[in-house]
Amino acid sequence: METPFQLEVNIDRDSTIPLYQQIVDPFEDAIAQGLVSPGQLVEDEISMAKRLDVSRPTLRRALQELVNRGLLVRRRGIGTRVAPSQIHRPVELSSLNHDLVEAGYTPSTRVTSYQVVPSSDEVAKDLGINPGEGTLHVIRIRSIDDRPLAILRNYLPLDIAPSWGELHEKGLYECFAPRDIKVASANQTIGTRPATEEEAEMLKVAVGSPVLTMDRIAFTKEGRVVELGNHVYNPELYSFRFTVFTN
Amino acid sequence: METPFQLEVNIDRDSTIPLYQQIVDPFEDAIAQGLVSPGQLVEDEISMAKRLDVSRPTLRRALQELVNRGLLVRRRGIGTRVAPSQIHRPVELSSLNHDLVEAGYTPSTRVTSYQVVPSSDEVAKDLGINPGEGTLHVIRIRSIDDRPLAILRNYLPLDIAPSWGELHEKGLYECFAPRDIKVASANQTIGTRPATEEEAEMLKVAVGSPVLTMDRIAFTKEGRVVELGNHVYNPELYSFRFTVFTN
DNA sequence: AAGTGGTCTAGACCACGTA
DNA sequence: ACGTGGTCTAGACCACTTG
Repeated sequence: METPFQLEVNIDRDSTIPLYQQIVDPFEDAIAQGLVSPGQLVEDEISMAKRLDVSRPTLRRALQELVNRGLLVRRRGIGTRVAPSQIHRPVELSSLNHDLVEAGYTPSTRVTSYQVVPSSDEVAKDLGINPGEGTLHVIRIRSIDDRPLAILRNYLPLDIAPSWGELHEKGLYECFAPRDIKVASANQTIGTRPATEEEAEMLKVAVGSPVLTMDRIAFTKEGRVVELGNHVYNPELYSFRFTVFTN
Repeated sequence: METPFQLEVNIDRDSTIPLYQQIVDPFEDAIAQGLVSPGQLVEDEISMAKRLDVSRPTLRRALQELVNRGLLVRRRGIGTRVAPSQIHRPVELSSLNHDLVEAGYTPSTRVTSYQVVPSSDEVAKDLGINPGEGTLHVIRIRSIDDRPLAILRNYLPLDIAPSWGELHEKGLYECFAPRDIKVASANQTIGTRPATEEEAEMLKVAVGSPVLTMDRIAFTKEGRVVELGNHVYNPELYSFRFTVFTN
């Protein structure tokens, strides 16, 4: 006999937060904090719905969300279990800043270039503006303990462009928040090539040594392009880790 | 006045395929085949549910699935639109073989090493077997037009291990299919380093030139580990492209 | 005011795995 | 036979956007 895990939550029916979200978030926290072990059995959905006093479809919606994130595994006729720990990894859009903070480091950023430039045909096409129209081009160096980690080059639409000061203090996506801009998805391409002289100097690596490159085009939920990125990373200090799911 | 796109589909209520799936798949195809343009308005969910003779929750489930895949964009009070084309990109677990076939190439694979070896502590831990227990170690070289593209090194559990012949003909994941093994998710780490002598020779690149590395641990839906991979790619011929979504 | 998508309910029936 | 999760329904009410 295995005792199933029972999530302790108080549902607030007057909150503007959807009920299923009020279940998803605490459950995710409980897993992250180790209140429930990987592989552990979870209370069945019928009992849980009754206990939390929500309808079964609503509870199922919450559980399905957790399955989508790879946190739960459900089998018909068997039950629901917390996914094996190995699977737990953020599927989030990785913001370098965010990643480092999560890992317990305190990264610093230096803005080495900040200027409005006329857009090239290619940049204009990607940003959805007219060729020659102005765009903010920013180059930043992100370091950790004074060790340069990455060169971040970005083209940004002028109407949502952060100030020079903001970029020094915060990550790019945090600068977007006050403007009600939320990045929802991004296309990324990861490759490698030898470091150029300029890159080698900025990253303090040998000229021609391998660097990781990541090109990104980021979108809001509505499909608006809000960022073009051409980034270069020191592979000794950074690699890309993520979880992929099949359909 | 904008005429909304109406998906043409016949729902088979006797099929074992769920109704929502019978809507998702053709809709995905319609978008892939360009029957509906990016940005185009889609029939509202009430009408569509009535027209297809399914309940609104069932139709919503189908549409939500397409939103999750980044194919549709929905806004309350506004309507549903096909996502901008730039966003369309497979979120799938990228199988190199699959990627190349999609791109119109016909890759070839050569198995250069195929042997059962005792598992090291690390491999045993990842595979969930006892240290020293046997595991199949396979090394393959994938080429395209006789140009070596990647070195694929894998550790596989013995009970689902493909035969030497199978590996020559098919991709690894296709070998799993007849065994009822479906890879559902994988943790991947992408980095770069200079090519070793051996790698340089196999990939026909210069010793010390940058190569892309990808380490992968793949899981079934139930969380079982079915593959450990340590792959090396020629960056001139391959890069990693994918779409990420925020939560 | 009308139309859109977002949330939630109560209950039905089915498919799967175990005993 | 029983308990699990998977699918589906009909309808209610709400929040947001546009005319």
